[in-house]
Amino acid sequence: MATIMDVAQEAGVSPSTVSYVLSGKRAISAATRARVLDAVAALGYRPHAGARALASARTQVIGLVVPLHEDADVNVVMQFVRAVTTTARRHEYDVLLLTQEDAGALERVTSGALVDGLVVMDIEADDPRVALLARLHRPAVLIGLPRESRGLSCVDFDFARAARSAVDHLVRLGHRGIGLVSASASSVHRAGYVDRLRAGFEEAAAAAGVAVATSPCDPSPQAARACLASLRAQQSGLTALVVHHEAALPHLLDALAEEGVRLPQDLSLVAVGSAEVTGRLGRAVDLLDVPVGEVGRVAVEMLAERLAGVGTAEVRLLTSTLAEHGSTAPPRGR
Amino acid sequence: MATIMDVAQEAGVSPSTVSYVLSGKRAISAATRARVLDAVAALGYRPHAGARALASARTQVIGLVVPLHEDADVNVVMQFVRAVTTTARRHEYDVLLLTQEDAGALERVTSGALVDGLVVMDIEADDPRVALLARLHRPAVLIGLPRESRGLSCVDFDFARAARSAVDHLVRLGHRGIGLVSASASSVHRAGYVDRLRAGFEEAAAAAGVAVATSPCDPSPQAARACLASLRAQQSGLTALVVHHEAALPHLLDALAEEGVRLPQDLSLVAVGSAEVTGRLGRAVDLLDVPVGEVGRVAVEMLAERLAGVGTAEVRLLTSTLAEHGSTAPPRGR
DNA sequence: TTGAAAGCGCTACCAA
DNA sequence: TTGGTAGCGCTTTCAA
Repeated sequence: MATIMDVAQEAGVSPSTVSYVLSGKRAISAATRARVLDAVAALGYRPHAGARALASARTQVIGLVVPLHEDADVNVVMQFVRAVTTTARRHEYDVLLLTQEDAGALERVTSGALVDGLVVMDIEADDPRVALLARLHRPAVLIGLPRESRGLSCVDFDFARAARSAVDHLVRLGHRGIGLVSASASSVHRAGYVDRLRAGFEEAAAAAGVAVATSPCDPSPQAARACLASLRAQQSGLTALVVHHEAALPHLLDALAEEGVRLPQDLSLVAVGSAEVTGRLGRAVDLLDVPVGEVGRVAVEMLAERLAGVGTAEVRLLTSTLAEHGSTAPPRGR
Repeated sequence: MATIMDVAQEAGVSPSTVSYVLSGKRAISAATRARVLDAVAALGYRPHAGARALASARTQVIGLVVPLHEDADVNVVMQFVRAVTTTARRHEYDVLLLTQEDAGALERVTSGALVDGLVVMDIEADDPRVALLARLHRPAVLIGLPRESRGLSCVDFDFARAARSAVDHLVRLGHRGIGLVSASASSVHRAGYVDRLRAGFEEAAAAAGVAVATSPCDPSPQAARACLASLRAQQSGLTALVVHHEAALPHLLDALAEEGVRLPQDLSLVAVGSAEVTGRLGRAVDLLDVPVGEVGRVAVEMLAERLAGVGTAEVRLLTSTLAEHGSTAPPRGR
């Protein structure tokens, strides 16, 4: 591999000039710049990442911590990873993949100077990693909404607000008994966003004075049937559903279809989830899109800004508006 | 961050001694080693990855090229990525995530000395990246079976052999008309493994003198129905199916159930695919498991060996045996 | 069994 | 506008 010295020699300049041409951190005459760039091209020169990292204290690599365990939603994780990697590349960063299961990864890559900063997925309300990350003194962007952000940047979808939008929409249509289906605790551990959505749901329902019922659901036909039964038992006047569980949604729709329940005539339904996932359903439903890719993109943009020394840590909650696709209507008899 | 100098000072030894204690490349007295390790622990010392890479010409990072486009099977990709990262960590390697879409990534990470070696997924029979990789002179392991491996290591599942196993099993049961369902060309580009499976299928069928029918299928209820119709049109004596398309399988099963076709009484079915994916079906089917995680694990082991300077490039094809789950039986009237 | 010191290839400061 | 060069933190050879 050619070194910066080889390029300098070939172009008849000093190595520092080559460095400055490449980094653009110094004014260079057009003639010199051209000679250097020619030499770079001729030799196929590429700076040695390690040498550069050593001299500049920057690796141009960001660490991405993803949950790779069984019960993480692979569609969502993939969509997120894709957005992160493509956005990172646009900012001249590469991505080091770290798994949540790899305890010690944060310390290792950070104090070993493997990465300039971190994007950490799936942060829970009381995630112990938040305190650790704060101690590491590296720019980090958390995906999620920890109770204490400790000076770290956070991005997430505003699940509470989405729930309020869904409830408001249904209340406006005249519904007075609304059910919420969310992921069961087992399948998402203590994922904060489930609770945040439920809190928003209950708050909005209380404010509107409507009755609610809630039930977790597993992604299986039986669980879907049981879930519907449970909601009806809790609340006999149930006329609408908010479903915050992409994987269970098809089974719920199947169960309803089997019962002969028609949407929206007999029941209204609003889903909260990624459009890329729900879009693969057989049937279109009213949707509050969780813009997973957008969250990933914003996370990297925020990290890149912090690494560039501009901007400060902040908490950003993305929103979306309800897209109607014919699964909601006024309840029967109105 | 503490440097090796700090540790040396703290332990009262020279920096080279610290280096040797950490690398184990030189005999060190127990006393010295203990003092050094104490100092390391006390200072929380962690070698600077860039400095190490510069001095040793090794980064302890491997590049993993994955297809992150829409139509890649996310379940399979995730399973693979998980196996690669965990295996890599076991060998003291970190993983740099590269996407297939990022043209130039191979050259960049390779000549920039960002990675020691590469694992490249989804290699097609005539993949242009094979020649490029050969030119880069870095250890690489290809997932797939290129026509020319050009001195590179390859790992994959033996799809041709799996097809032969499936056909042999069905022929042994007495079937004389067998259909093959595989992914449509659009959804997998020119993925070589689809062709390899089909070749094995046709070869085994020809050898046994049984009639065949083949039809691609998209993962939708309509496509599944159309696919079944097409197979029957091609071959009226169809009594068994080999399905090499995880995503279409549930729709095929639904379509058959709707028609009142019972497995295995009316039709025998063998699936070829990842157990982790087909396991989530409602119904168990005879399966030739594609051990995705195993392929990832083996790929990293092979790469680690090559990076350690032991072993040579080789082509490894993993196999699996048919697991019976009650979806095959002798055809009607036998 | 240990130490000294020469680089690895680059960046960025100090000079010119 | 350009060059010289110290030094980033480590590995490894040469000496002892």
